[in-house]
Amino acid sequence: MTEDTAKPARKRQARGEKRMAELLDAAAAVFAEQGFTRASTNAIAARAGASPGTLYQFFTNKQEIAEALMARYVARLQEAQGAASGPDAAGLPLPALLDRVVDPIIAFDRANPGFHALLADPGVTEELAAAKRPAQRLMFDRLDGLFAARVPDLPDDERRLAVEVAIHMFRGLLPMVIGASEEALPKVAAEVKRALGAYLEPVLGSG
Amino acid sequence: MTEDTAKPARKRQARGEKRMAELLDAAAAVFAEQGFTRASTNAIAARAGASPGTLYQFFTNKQEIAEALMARYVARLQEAQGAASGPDAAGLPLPALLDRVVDPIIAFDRANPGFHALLADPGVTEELAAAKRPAQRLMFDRLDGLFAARVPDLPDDERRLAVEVAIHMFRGLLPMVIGASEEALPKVAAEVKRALGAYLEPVLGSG
DNA sequence: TAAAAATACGAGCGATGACTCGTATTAGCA
DNA sequence: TGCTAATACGAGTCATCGCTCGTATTTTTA
Repeated sequence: MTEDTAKPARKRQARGEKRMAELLDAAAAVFAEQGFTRASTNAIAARAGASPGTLYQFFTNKQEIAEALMARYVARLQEAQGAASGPDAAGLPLPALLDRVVDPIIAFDRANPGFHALLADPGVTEELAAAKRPAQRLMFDRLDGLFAARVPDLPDDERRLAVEVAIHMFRGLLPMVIGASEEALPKVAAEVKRALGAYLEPVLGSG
Repeated sequence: MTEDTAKPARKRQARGEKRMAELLDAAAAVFAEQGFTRASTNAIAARAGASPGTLYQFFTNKQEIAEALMARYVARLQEAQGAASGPDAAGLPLPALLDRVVDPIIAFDRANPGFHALLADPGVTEELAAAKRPAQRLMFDRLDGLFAARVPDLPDDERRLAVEVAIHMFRGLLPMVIGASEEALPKVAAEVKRALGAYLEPVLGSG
């Protein structure tokens, strides 16, 4: 089971892997600037210093570029989050917990503007929506696990509602976070945490 | 000064006004389904039962359709809000104030799905951004005025930050609100108000 | 009622963009 | 060193879309 769906098992050289990474970097930049729909595949190729033909040697269509980019984001995000999730996380005081969870995500979103651009894009195509799903699942599951460990007696539906609301709150505040200057960031970040904390405290408890 | 920018003062018949309204209705529907960029002007015309030529008799380009639609939304929103803003609003207990402010906007956003679709669209063109601005100003100014009346001693920058955060929180939660079924809505709406209230209480006071 | 103006149509123009294909170059492998 | 496959190119194809324009119909106006 090395291949999931009948692909002719093209052998990729180191050169090819590097090209793919360059193309994804370019795609991230162009998506961030133009959004998925307005971004042209030719522009992505050009930004990577490649020709359209080369781009389509690695990705079968525009959609797949977004999927691959999202997959890379998910992997990186998982890594960034993993570093911040010790086993003690559930027992922390709420403000400390928020620091642990929110700070890495803020850093990640500021370092990867294409991530939010892609997530926020109202691309209605079913496939683009599918590409986003793993990223959304990752964030949801992580928060849900954390909440479940912290307040095991909370009914599932209440916990899930709180998780969803917290995620949507954060996503709504992300433009402020991304747009903030380096100097303004601490104040904005603190306000984001205050908002999340104020909402979550009755659910999670302050301890 | 009945005309702002040298337009040849075309006389509009009642038939024309009606057509424009139909075209805007169609545009709202198509924008809501496809987003601004993917929506085609031919599709808008067709949805309104008109030809492309007819559409362009009333709007000089696609951009202007979005502007006109936004202007109509702003007018309607102002009306919906105006009905809910008595002079006593600033003195209300916070939960009651939230009811007064949030419920009409929720109703409006659910009744006009094109509004949020257009606002949330990451259309990078300067003109589309300009079209959104009045709507954003309307919401900001209204909240800001309310807050200023309620806590006059709060420094301007703190008040503005709270306004901006509250608006972004709400916008982030809007997809949940819009997507909720009729039965699920009260619970979601209550949670939205609880989130806003928890964040705003330290700023505005509970009374 | 006749002229003028507003409304209506829809085929089609020009531009753009996703994607292809014939061909050239480079790297792995026997 | 030859042979195969991966990488690279970019002009070109085809479909879509914003928008126009010649023309026909309906309403207002004089």
